[in-house]
Amino acid sequence: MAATLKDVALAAGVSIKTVSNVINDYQHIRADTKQRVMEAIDELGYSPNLSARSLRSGRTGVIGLAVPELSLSYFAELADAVITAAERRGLKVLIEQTGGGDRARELEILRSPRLQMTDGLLFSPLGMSNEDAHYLDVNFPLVLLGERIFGGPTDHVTMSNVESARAATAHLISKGRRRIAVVGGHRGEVIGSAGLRLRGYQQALEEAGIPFDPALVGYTTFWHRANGATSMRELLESGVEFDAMFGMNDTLALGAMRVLQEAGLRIPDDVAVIGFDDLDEGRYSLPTLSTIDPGRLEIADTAVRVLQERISRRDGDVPPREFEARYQVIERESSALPG
Amino acid sequence: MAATLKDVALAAGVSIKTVSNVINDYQHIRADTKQRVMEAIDELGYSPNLSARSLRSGRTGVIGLAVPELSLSYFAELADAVITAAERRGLKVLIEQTGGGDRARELEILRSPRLQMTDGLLFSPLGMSNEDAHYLDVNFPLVLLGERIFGGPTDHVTMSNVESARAATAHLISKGRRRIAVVGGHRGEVIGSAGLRLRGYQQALEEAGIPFDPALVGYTTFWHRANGATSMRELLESGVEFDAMFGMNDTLALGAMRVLQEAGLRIPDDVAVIGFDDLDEGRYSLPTLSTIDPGRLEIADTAVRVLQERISRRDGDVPPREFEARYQVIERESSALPG
DNA sequence: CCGCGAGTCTACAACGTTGTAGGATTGCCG
DNA sequence: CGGCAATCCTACAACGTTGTAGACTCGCGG
Repeated sequence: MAATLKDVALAAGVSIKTVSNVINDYQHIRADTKQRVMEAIDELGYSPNLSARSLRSGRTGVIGLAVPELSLSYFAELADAVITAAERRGLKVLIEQTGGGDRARELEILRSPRLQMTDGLLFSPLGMSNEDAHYLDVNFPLVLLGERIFGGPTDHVTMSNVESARAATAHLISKGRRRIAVVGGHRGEVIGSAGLRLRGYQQALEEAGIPFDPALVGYTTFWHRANGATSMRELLESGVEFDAMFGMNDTLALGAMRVLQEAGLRIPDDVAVIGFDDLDEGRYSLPTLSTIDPGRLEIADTAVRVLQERISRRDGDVPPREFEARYQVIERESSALPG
Repeated sequence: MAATLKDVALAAGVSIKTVSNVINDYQHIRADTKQRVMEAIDELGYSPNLSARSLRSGRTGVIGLAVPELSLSYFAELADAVITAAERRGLKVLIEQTGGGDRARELEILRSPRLQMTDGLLFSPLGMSNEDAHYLDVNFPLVLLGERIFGGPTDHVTMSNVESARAATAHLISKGRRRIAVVGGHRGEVIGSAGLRLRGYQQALEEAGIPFDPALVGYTTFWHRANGATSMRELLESGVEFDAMFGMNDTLALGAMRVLQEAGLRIPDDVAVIGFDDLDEGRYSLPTLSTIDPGRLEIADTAVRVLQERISRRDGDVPPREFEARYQVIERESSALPG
């Protein structure tokens, strides 16, 4: 079927290896030989068999990306950024879905040989926790993403959760708000996006001399729109007063905003709102949603670069490194106040 | 580094081929031999080298999915569905982004050997048009998705654009609306989502005896939220009257809804709205968005199945087939009226 | 007791590529 | 004109797997 080196060699009247050399831009080839080979390649429509190449070289040129679900906007946008970053470096991306926080499936991905067709893995767990860190000690190049596990045995690229949540909260405070609700807490969590962002929230309060009121924290299981809506409904029913809200991600914030509006509250006048993630959606919601840009592009780019370094470096003895992306507060209508 | 068949064979005291046979569940192996081999496999942590396997077999077990961008929600959800469907069939998915409608890049993907590491391709173009159909005549298994090209040389899985757009329009008519605006038209387009859905819209009007008023059609270039907003702004400024709106996709509809609300119009009282795609977002917007479920899961499942058939069938002589997924009208608040 | 088939296992070749080693040719200097 | 290095090219082996062909054992019927 498909032409091989052999066919091209035959057609061009040279050895297989010479054709291989032409393809790999080997220096010492006579111009006319090269030309003849090129013509034969064109004529036969030859293109190298990557399976054979990768068997020989031990590299596939493909990296894996394991995320919970692409239908979660954050991960879709992350995947977009990763694919783009990988392409710049000549890599392809094979995507694996672990399900929305299914710890067992996440562990299985780490063990099983299913993605042996890849040179390494970018792994963004949602169900695993810090105690599972030792599972990350695998014998293939692995770069960890997200905020579920810190201090693990691998390179780790993450966002500045605490600091950026503190900045988000401080932003609301700078607008004169003092009673700031939070939506998206996870009970008892210390590490993980929810735990870290709550800590940032508390730090900002402390810095401003505002006492922390546990009644202002809305807890959820997942971070979908519906959870944001439910959580906000509970806060309203509890009767606690607040003049601002920090949504631990944009999706939660948008769900909560909807409930606020249904309840007749004006945003930002009655309740100022800020989210987290800088999803495209927030740019077009009513009102547009203030948010934190967590540096997604930087995260993707760093992650791919670091993974590629691990792949090419044979000495795996460089100790694990941590990378934190730069964040940015983005003010839109939902928190636009005299300040 | 990694153990090979040879290592396992040595450890178990059998031939390489026997180990291979054990792995591939060959029938005639003595129980104790099998056991010994299994133990050796476990002990050495052996897992097969997929490059070698695919070199031998000519199959990689990976399919490619080429979509414009994952940050477009529709494609993110499509990718989710495709990956899930592929996994059920034991396939992995390598995702390639063609950019938001970049015809040149789409053509390049079809020619270049970049995804030679795959057994076949699911291709969802956005920039190509029907005249480019011949480019689809490639020498690898290819299944076309979307509504840019019909009657091409490959299998094609698509949604029922005309019929479902007709149903969406008919839904608004059944709610007593007669002046129905459309957002998302593409000037001069006949084939393509915009052209087909506009045709469905016109058919519904005709069936109801409502004359088609070109002034009610809002044209856009892309189908992002911003375009929906701009288009709706233009409609409002033009002074044309309408009591309903059909957004050619949910994203457009959400953008347009926002402008309607800013203009002080109530949904659905003043303007009833329906979108298209059944994105998760529409479930939580304010008001929730009526829409068409175009059968995304069915599309993904069919596409993967058909591609797999083409891959395994050596006789490529089965003529190209067309598949149309079943759609469904989903009524939510944005069009909930006495009817 | 021979022959035969089923069961169990093995040796060898091949998939298409690239690294290694080395052979042939050319050009240049002494 | 001989010698040596640079240039150009080739043969062979190897990457790890599986298909093919066949060797060997065993039990059983003739």
